[in-house]
Amino acid sequence: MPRAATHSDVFNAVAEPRRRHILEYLAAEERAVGDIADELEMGQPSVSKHLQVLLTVGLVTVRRDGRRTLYRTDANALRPLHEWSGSFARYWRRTLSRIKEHAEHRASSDE
Amino acid sequence: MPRAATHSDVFNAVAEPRRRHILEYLAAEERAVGDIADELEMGQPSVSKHLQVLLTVGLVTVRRDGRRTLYRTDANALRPLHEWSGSFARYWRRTLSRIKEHAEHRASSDE
DNA sequence: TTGACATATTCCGATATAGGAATATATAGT
DNA sequence: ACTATATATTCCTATATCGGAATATGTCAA
Repeated sequence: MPRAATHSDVFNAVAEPRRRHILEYLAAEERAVGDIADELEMGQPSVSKHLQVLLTVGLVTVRRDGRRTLYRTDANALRPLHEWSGSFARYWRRTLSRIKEHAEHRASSDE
Repeated sequence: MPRAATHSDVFNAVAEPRRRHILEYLAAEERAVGDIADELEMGQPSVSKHLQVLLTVGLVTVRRDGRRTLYRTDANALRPLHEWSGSFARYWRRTLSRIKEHAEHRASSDE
């Protein structure tokens, strides 16, 4: 049995880094396919295919404007993801988070 | 080019439903492999393999106790996921369940 | 209609996958 | 040393994938 399809649910859809980038880019305002390809430096067919995946799971919406097709992130579809991960919040430890905070500020290594 | 490996990062690791179930089961307390297999009704080899994936990305920790091997969720590893999805919060619309929003704000506390 | 532009789809190939069975490894008790 | 228990690993196979090239579809404008 292979992996679940990328378009089977939100979890699988956002597993791909490029698709997350697309979602970030389309979060604030709608954009045409070509703009996404240019900005994120991806091939147009690749962008189109990623958009179909995101569309299938409801992470983006489409609108046609002449010959351009405008996509936009539907952030609400990310809420299940946020809620699922948030259900573990009660098990988060301050100690580790503090280490992480420091690590973010500095790119140093120690051991 | 195939999909990114399941053990390449947290996003890919949690894309599999079974692995999410395991994480939920191991969140509160450590459990032996056999217990996980029994409780979640999965084959033992399957569980072991899923645990290796989770271990690789830091989502679980291991401890040996005699002939048993105890695993436990390291919830901190889920924070990047939570933070990424949370970065879209400003685009959420108040159309759906407002109830869960409140529930989540209450969830985070430390001892 | 023809041509230019914008996007979607098809075809291709290499690769990681999930589960089950069989097997290997490790630990404990006698 | 032998046996039972617990877990990890190997072998197997069908399948979805991602990207790029080529192509199809769709839309506007003259």
